[in-house]
Amino acid sequence: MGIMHSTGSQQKRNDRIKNKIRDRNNHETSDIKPRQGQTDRIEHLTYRTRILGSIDRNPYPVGKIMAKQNTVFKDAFNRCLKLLAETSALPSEPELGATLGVSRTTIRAILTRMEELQLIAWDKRAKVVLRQPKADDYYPAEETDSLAEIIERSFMRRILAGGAEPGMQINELELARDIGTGTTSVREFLIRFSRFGLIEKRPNSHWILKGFTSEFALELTEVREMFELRSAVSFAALDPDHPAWLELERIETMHHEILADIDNRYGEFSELDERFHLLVHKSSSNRFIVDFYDIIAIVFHYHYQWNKANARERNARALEEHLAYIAALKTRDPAQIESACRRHLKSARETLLQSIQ
Amino acid sequence: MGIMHSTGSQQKRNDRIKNKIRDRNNHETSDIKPRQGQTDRIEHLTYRTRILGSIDRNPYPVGKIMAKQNTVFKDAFNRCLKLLAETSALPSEPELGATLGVSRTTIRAILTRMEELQLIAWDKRAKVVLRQPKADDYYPAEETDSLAEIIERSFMRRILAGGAEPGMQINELELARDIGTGTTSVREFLIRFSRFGLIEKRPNSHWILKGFTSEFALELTEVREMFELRSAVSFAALDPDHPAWLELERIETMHHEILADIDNRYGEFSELDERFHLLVHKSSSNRFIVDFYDIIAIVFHYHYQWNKANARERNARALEEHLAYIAALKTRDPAQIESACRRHLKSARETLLQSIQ
DNA sequence: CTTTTGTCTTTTATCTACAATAGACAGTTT
DNA sequence: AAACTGTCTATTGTAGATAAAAGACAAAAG
Repeated sequence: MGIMHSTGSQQKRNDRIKNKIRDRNNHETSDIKPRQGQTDRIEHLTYRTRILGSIDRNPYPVGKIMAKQNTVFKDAFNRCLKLLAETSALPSEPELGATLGVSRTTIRAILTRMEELQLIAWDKRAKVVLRQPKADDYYPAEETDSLAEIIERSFMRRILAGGAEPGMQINELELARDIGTGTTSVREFLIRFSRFGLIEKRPNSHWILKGFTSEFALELTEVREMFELRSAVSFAALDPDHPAWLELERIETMHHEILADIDNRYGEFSELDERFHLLVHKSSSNRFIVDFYDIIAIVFHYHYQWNKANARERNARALEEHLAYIAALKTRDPAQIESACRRHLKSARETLLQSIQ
Repeated sequence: MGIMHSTGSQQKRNDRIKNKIRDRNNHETSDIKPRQGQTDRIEHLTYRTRILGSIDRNPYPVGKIMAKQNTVFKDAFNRCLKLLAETSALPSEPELGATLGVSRTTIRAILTRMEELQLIAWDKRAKVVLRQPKADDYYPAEETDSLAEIIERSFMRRILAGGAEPGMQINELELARDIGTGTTSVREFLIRFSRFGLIEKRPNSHWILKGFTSEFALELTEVREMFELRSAVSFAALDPDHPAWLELERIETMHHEILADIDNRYGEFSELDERFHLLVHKSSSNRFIVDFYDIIAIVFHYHYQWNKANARERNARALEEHLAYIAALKTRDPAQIESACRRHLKSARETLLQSIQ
């Protein structure tokens, strides 16, 4: 390898790679969308029709299967546009990669695309901004979500919002068709999701939906209470200059801000709630306790999203309880902490249970 | 469908399907094994060699890819041989299916194979045993393990027995090659396994081995102790004619039996240990607590398997502690239960920690 | 000599294909 | 009429292929 490196013009090679990347980014808009439609149509046909061969398969586009969505590229591109709006020249490729959290390969694809859109002039180290990004330059938000996120949302809507009865069977193939993806991704999602205790696998057969029932909520909150009480107590034992205390300050401030304008800002509670409880759980320094918080977070996340009745009152009350809880943490007195924590968890449990009936 | 059902001889059709099934079961012995060897050889070559096309790909067997192992069939066949040894005629297909826990399709494949081996004479309802099964008739034990089991064992050996350093990267492709499977199965295994907290995924990149360290053991046992103490207390509250009390009796008896012949039977402790603690955890009626026991079970299972130093003494001591714990459960007195449970969990934790250094 | 860029290779994420297995339905037997 | 068998279809489990993304290394630039 590397034998040919010193022949030919550097600039030409540079252009060659840019063309390669450009090609890659182009076909995805024109080629994939119609193909997906085709797949759907064929996939929905029954076994019989396919066996009898009554379909002309010729129009099916040959080659070019979509192996991986380039959502990482699109999302990083959008975020890079924001960076671009703030400077007159972009930094080096490794630095951009570190900032956006992607590899240089992706950064170069982004730069190539930006050059193509006449957003920048790119020649080696020089990446001069030519114009400000327009709304048009951004990729649509739905294209930047990873497949896993799409599947998760779609699935959670079905089981939390839709009338999904406990005991129902889940069919990988059907779910994949509905969402418009391959079975592999759905399957991997279900495996990952199974640790949340809402579904269960029958080997060589279907999955069973256990349902978002009140038993589920009770079991979940029982463990949550054990874990959070323990975490809260260990929070008090944290070193006074542990960063968690600072984060607690910030969270407390935000509570006051939201409460001061509760009528308009009560919707921000959900995110703050997660941030606060995660902070507490993390102080346990126990991976199983921290990981378990994922389950709580996902349940409450979707629960808040599809259960907006009395949201303002509920959230206002929870904010007040949080403030008492935070004050207790600051005293570092185990008895006070336990009492404030218990009070809040009790009302959180009741809220969750009420919404289930 | 079903249009042609009333034409032709029933017996002929019967034979046709049997031939079909027979074919299916045959090629797997002659065809697949050599193919796997081929795959391995080609897969191990470097990218460069493959690109340069210096390999003659022609000898690669065309068609016949192995989509699914027929381990369910083989395992059920072996178990069915044992049934066969005890009667002069086999029951109906649905009944066999229920007994062996497989579908009728598999049962019919088994019956076809048994007919082929002249083990039975099969005509519709009549399934007369012709001879007793020989050792030769059984499928080898390694062929009856599901792929998931093979991957799990192989992986656990690497990280518990082999010198696997924390922070090491795990490569799906390499692991798949080593084990001799496709990447899909390895990937699914890693996803399932990740809930055990020993590995962690970097999206779009590798997995990281967090290692079987003493931190891991401490975090694991911390949660275990919380869960088991709570479960033990709820055990005492179980209704007196709950089946768990009976199972507890049986477990206690087995403890005495093993202790009476400890020098020869100390190896049986591992399985009994799991059975006992699972029984206790189950009385919590909390899916998260019961599911968590999977983690404990797998860790202790492999730990016992690869750490045989002082096994006799360790197990004898644990058996005694169990007996005290069981006696405490029988008193139904929370204070006594808590004390006996704590004592045992403390020594279990110490044993685990000692083995890690 | 340190950082950056150009180029190339490896690995992951995801799709499709297909054998194994489950399961449904109609006809047959008891 | 209840259970069983024959036949067919649907679904799962796994391999293989491929685009996206990561990452390695040498040459180039500061």
